[in-house]
Order: sequence, then C-alpha cells, then structure tokens
Amino acid sequence: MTTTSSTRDRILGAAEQLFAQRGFDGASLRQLTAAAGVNLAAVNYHFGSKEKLVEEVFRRRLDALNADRLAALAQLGNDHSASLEQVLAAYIRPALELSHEGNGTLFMRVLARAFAEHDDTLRRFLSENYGHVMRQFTAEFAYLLPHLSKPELYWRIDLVTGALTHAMSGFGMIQRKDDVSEQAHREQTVQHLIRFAAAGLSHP
Amino acid sequence: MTTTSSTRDRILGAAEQLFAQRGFDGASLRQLTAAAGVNLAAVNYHFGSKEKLVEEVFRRRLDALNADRLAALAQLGNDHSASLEQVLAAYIRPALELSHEGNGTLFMRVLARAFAEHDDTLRRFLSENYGHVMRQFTAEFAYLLPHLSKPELYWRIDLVTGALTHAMSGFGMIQRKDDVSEQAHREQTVQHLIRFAAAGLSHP
DNA sequence: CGTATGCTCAAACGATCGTTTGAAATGTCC
DNA sequence: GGACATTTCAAACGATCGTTTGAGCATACG
Repeated sequence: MTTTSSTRDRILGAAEQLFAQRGFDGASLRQLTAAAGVNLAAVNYHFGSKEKLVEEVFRRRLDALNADRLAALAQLGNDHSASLEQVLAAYIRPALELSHEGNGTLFMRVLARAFAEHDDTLRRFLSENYGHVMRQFTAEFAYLLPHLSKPELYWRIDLVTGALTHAMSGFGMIQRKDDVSEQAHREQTVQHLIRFAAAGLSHP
Repeated sequence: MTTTSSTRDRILGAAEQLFAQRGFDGASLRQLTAAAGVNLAAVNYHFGSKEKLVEEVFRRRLDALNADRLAALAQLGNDHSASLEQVLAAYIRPALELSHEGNGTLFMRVLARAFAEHDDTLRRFLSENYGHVMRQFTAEFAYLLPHLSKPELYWRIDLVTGALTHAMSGFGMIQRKDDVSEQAHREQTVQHLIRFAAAGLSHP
C-alpha cells in the first residue's frame, strides 16, 4: 500500500458532506466522485460497495468520538464520585467538539439521518460496534439516579438522546454572537445541553 | 368529482406506510402502487407528481393533528390561567392519540424523517402551512416561563421538539405490559412526556 | 531491463427510477 | 341510447442509478 491514500480520504470527505446534504440514497456515486475529484470506479475499488463506504464514514468519526467519550468518563474515576453533570459532560462535550472541527457538524447530521431512517442493517452495525459505550454511560446514570426504575431510566435516556441528536445536527443551533469567541460559545452550548439533559433525567 | 376517491385514499395509505419504512426517495412509485393495488400512472393522474403526493400525505394528517392541538389549547381559555403541564398536554396528547389510530405511528415516523432530512422545499411547506400552531404554543410558553430570555426559550423548545419527535416516531417507545389497557398505557406515556418536557423547559 | 503490483480511467452493463402517452374501460347526464 | 367526461390500464420514454470490465499508467523490486 503506497501513501496514495489521498483518494480514499477525498472520497470519505465528499461522502460525509453529500450524505449529510442529500441522504444516503439521495447522494449518488457520480455526484460524490465528481465532488471528490476522483474516478467513478474508485469507490468500488477502495471500499467494495456504496454500503461499505457508508459504514466507513461512520467508523471514522465514531471511533474518535467514542474514544473521547470513554476517556472523559474514565478521567472521572471509577469510584462513583462524579456528579450527573460531570457524566453528562463526558458524553456531550466530545460530540460538540467534533462538530466544531472540520466538517464535524455534517457528520452529526449524517448521524441524525441514520437515527430517523429505521434501517436495520445500519442499526445493527451501530449497535455492534458502539453499543458498549452506551452501556457504560447507562450504568453510570443508573448509579446516579437510583430512584428510577430501569424502564423509566431507559425511557428518559432515549428522550435525551433524541433531543441531543436533534440539537447537534444543527437544526436549531443557537447562533454565535460576534462578541463571543467560538470557544466560549461552545462551552455555553455544552452547559445548556447539560442542564437540559440533567433536568430531564433527574426530575422527580 | 365522483365518490371514486378510493384510489386516492389507497394511494395515500400505502404512501404513508412505505414512506415511513423506506423514506421518500427509497419508496418507489412502483412499490407504492403495487401495495395500493392501483395502476402505476394513478399517482401522477391524481396527485400530479411524487412530490405533490408527499405534501398530500403531510397535509392529511397534519390538518387533523393541528386542529386537535389548537382545540385543546382553546379549551384551556385565553385568560392565561392554564398551567405549563396543561399547555404541554394540549400539544402532546393529540399527537399520541393520532399515533394510536390506524397507521398514525407510521406518520410520526414520516415526520421524524422529514425533520432529519434538511429538505428546504419540505421545510418551507411545513412552515407555511403549520407555523401558526407552533407560534401560538410558543406564545403560551413565553407567558408561563417569563424568567427565560427569548433565545433561551426557543432553544429549549427546539430540544423538547427533538425529544418528542424522536420518541413518538416509535424508536424507543415503551412496550405496553399485558395487564395495562391500551388507553391507560397511552395516558401513562403522555404523563411521562409532559413531565420530561416540563422539566426541560422550566429548569432554573 | 523486465515484470509484477497498486491504482486510475473511460466505457459499458443491466436495473430501476418518475413521468408520459394513447387507447380502453367506466361512469354521468340529457 | 348516444355524447361526453372521468378514470384506469399496459407500454414505453429518457434519465440515472450502482457496479463491472479491461485496458492503461505508475511505481517498486529482482
């Protein structure tokens, strides 16, 4: 394998953008390869099929995102001394930081689409590869919210997930004022989401 | 126009089901007309185009849904004596009742898809036809939550909308136990959603 | 140099898409 | 019953889709 992986990366970048804009079906390989400046056949050569390309788009971002989330959670220690807000921060902040580095926002839109489309193949792929992260956070929430029954907890986590995915896909993202730095604005948004999620999870 | 609107209705029913399952692009007119038991050309004859059919699927359900919502809101009186929970009930209950009458759940999935797909044409259609309902509820929320700035309020309403749409699209719907009646279960779910939304909206 | 090996390219494959057409069937009204 | 409008139907239209093919190009290695 030579270092000519530039074609692969250009395809992945263009795929992320077009999948976010037009959906997995809506974005054709011809549009995609034209935007990437590569030959049409390059997708099937490098990825095998369009479906495999979709999975690779997810893998590239989610590997990094979930590694960050687990690292943030681990940093809180395993002695159950962390607060609900701290655990939520470990879950939310990496997603928002991702969405502010090159084209990350587009990926959150791709993710929101994947949730809305009840595609079983994609579901299974996400569950098999990244389910352990969700399980680890759920265990923390269960410890922090002992007054909730298991179905009640799952139900609330699902609602929070829906809210966060919806928000971070940029649908109604608060616009940054000119007198606020990008970094400060992001921290502000993180605090908004944390407080909203904490209220929804822990209300009596 | 004769009463042979059975073809029209069969198309609309099959469209709702297939759009929910495979998306607007994923569901072809050939699958759709085959499921409805009508001729392929019937869609373009009765609706003009596939896009017009999509709009008609939305119109049929949303007209009823939003009429119910406004009626429930009006029933609370216009003297601002209603509680936050009552206003939320006026917004949430009609949606859940819709989702429990024939194929209504499927429509909520269609709606969730429409939110995830950032299709501008569909956005504008929804905003132009049903924006006044959202505006009326927002005004009520603003009165009930005077401690929130306008951006803060919009931001929270958006998060709540995301959570509700996600939940009602059936993605993580709580399963009804056998010893609970359908009606009791629905009322239980309504209360869950109301309390979650109230906590997310009104937290300090 | 010769020959593998990894990669790119233009061209074509069969399939499926939304839409249109014109004739046949059905219903409506005097 | 005949004239007219409405609705259904099979067939075809051009366009676009994901994928495959086989030749051409580059680089690496003996």
